[in-house]
Amino acid sequence: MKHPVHDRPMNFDPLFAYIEKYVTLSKEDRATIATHFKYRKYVKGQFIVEQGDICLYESFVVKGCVRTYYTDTDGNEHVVMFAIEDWWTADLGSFISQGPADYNVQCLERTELIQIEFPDLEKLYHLVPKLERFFRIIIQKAFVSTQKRIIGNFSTPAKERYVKFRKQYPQIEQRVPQYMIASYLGITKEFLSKIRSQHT
Amino acid sequence: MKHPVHDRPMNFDPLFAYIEKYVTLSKEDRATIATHFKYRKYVKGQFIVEQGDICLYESFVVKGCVRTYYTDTDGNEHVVMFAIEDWWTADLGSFISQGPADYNVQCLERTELIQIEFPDLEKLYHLVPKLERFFRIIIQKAFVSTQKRIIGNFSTPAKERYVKFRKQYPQIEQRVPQYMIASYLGITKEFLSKIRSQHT
DNA sequence: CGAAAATTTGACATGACTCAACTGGAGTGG
DNA sequence: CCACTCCAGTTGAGTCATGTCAAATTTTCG
Repeated sequence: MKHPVHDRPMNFDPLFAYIEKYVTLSKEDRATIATHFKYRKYVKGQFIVEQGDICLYESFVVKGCVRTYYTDTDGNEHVVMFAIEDWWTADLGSFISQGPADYNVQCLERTELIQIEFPDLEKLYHLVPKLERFFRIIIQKAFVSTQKRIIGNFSTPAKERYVKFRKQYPQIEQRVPQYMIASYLGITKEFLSKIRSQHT
Repeated sequence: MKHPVHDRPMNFDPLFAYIEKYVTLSKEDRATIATHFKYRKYVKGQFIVEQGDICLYESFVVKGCVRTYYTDTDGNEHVVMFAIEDWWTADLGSFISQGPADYNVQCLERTELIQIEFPDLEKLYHLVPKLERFFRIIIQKAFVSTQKRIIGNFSTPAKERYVKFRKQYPQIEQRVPQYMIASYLGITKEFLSKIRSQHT
């Protein structure tokens, strides 16, 4: 890269701002939180978790783009979710059980994350109990939207799902390759290409 | 019915037992919880929530069987989930936002529930903060399994999904009509019938 | 500039859907 | 106890959405 990118400061403000959308934090709360999370940068293509490993971190995306995907026994990849700025990502099942991960979590761009390890999160829940509330609320929301996705997939043809995706996540659509979007929508890259050619 | 069923006592023990799988409750905690939940019986076919209404309760199933489903603009029903003994059910999106429900929640049998209203739950979180932790944990688990369902639906043909469902939820399979299982699996009742005739 | 990756295109295959007819219980009422 | 209806489930013919495979084209990026 010709023009070196100036590193943004490794501060936790984006995380605090996000949490404070749901619960209020005292100065001490913020200090405690800061000592339990770690700021970390990943290069494009780097994995945060790989299938079969234990998912060590729950990660808040400060900058960048991440995909979570599953490689089936035939070697086909299935994208479970994307995450961009202000989203959380992890293989949550692996993280909470500290067992082998079902998914790969990979950075699609140079990505900066604020991460916490499982034991540290448990300590933090003890020190700042309102974070139980915070995580309950955001996981409830995630659950609701995941449930809606199931229904949408069943009751909606692929073309409409694609149109809806573009409308709902325009930033994601522009940052990730189409074959990953196809995978997220549950269709082949060839079929998505045909859908796109049909109109617009 | 010839032999009248003796009503089971309306006690909260099943709820306490369930909660204590995740957090420990003091005698006072249990008393506080009991004053905020209500025990209620529904007849077969009765609705707990209907699409467009506000979902008033989060419900713990003591006895019975419930389905959550969505009726689309063409009038087709899509089953989102079932709930039997020891499961929770609600239109969670509607409950947490106190906005109009996307789903119908209907009892498929005579069903006994332990229910809480949204304002009472908020009060209860305040009085028994460890319930924040409890609900966080069970919603995390629900989220993880919902996410797995998305992937399973995409990467698995209908026949295998059906076999997996039978293995995973044998009690449910025997209690609900097949057309609802078909809907849950995202296929038509006719196609499920053909799958079933193909083998076994 | 050249190679690898992503996307497009076309021919053909198939899983799953639609619609309509038929079967077989489970009430219900005469 | 029979006749009737209703609902769930089955079966078959024809169709459509989407998949597979293989080749051509375009884009990306070292």
